[in-house]
Amino acid sequence: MSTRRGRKTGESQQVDPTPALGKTIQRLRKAYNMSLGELSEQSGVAKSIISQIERNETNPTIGTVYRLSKALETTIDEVLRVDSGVNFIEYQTKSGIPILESQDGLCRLAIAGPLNLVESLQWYDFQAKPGGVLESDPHPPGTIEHLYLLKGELEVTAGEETRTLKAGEAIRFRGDRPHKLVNTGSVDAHATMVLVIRNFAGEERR
Amino acid sequence: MSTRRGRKTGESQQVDPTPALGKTIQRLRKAYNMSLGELSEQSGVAKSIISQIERNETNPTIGTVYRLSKALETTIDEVLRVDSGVNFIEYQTKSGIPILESQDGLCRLAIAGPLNLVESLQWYDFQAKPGGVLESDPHPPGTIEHLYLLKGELEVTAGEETRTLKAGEAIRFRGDRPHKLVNTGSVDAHATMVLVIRNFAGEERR
DNA sequence: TACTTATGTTCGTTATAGAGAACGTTCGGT
DNA sequence: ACCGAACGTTCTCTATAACGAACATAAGTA
Repeated sequence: MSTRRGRKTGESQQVDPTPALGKTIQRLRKAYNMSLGELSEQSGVAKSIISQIERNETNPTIGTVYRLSKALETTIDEVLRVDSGVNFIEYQTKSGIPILESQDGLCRLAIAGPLNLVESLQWYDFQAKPGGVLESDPHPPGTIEHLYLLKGELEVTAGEETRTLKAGEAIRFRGDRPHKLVNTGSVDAHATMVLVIRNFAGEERR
Repeated sequence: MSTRRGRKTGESQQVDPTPALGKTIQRLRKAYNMSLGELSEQSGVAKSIISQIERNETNPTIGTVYRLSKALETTIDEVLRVDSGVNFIEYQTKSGIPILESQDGLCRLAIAGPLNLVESLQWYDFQAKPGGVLESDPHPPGTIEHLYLLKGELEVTAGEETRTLKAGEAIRFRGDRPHKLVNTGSVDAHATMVLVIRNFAGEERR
């Protein structure tokens, strides 16, 4: 009875605390067009471990996750966030541009602008089929999101405000709160999104 | 040269990825008036480990941090957040009420209401010396914050709105975005704060 | 075809995170 | 004072996270 030593061994009732972690790491890695080896080199984490983490076969330490999130230019809590909202799976086109596609297949997000750089600008091509919804967690404080609707109809909700855009219209809203895009039209919607990220702290004035 | 095996051993140039983690855990534990033993029992994590984590003497796994954050009724990313803003240090009064005091000593926050329960209500006593600032990260979505100013003068900023309160006035604002309290007066400010946390999802209406 | 080069996985080993018990302190009570 | 009870720390030991290399699997080249 008291033989049980060490960890909670045996008792395999092991609920995975972060089933999203592996997928998230992999998604980010793919989005940056990195291989396991590259990420390993940049993060200092052995690629074997990264492989295991992505498949949720290990319970990484905070330190490891930290180094990975740094290499992926994000924060540790961003990478651990319980992925409420749309989950993207990614694949590569032959041209090398990574495409993120929502699980229901209704939304496509192509990373068009510089992401790798320590730039304060990110730039996406967004497409949504009728009924497609993109829910976005807040970006860093001070982030402004610009959206230019090329085609279709799009309902944009930022904070508690909601507006409906028609083709050709543009909108600017704060990206540092949860926001949502819904294709309320009957045809595919197509938009260009630009994120301007304020990356200096403080300076709340203005 | 190639003798180096295993971890990054030796190379003690070990930058602590999360210097805030230990303090955060301890702060929460104290805020709930828990001992190491109690938290150990509730979380399933050995109290020896909790002790080490609080003093940043170990590099916990995600699983461990997860179990702790659950026991502390918060999320794993909340507990890892890089504590931007005012840092509180805590101590116990003889009456057992935990007091959180900001590092500059200008603000005091006493947890007066039920915190231990799975209640959707938290209740604080807030005091600030002239110039004292309390910056608060967003609470869960749907949280409404009520503030009743007992004495002094207080500038309340929620989202992008700012209002100045005089003694006896009350204000209600959304707590699910960053908000800030500043004592702009020349005397100590004293207020009662009540957080009403909406703990059912959805229902964004009104 | 065979040869190279990159990918992700699996395989030993070692360092260490975690569990449980033992230890030293600081309390309140009789 | 002395004695438990509770607290946080330090101990020993085991399970395992992380490492680096070997391996496999694919994709491109001559």
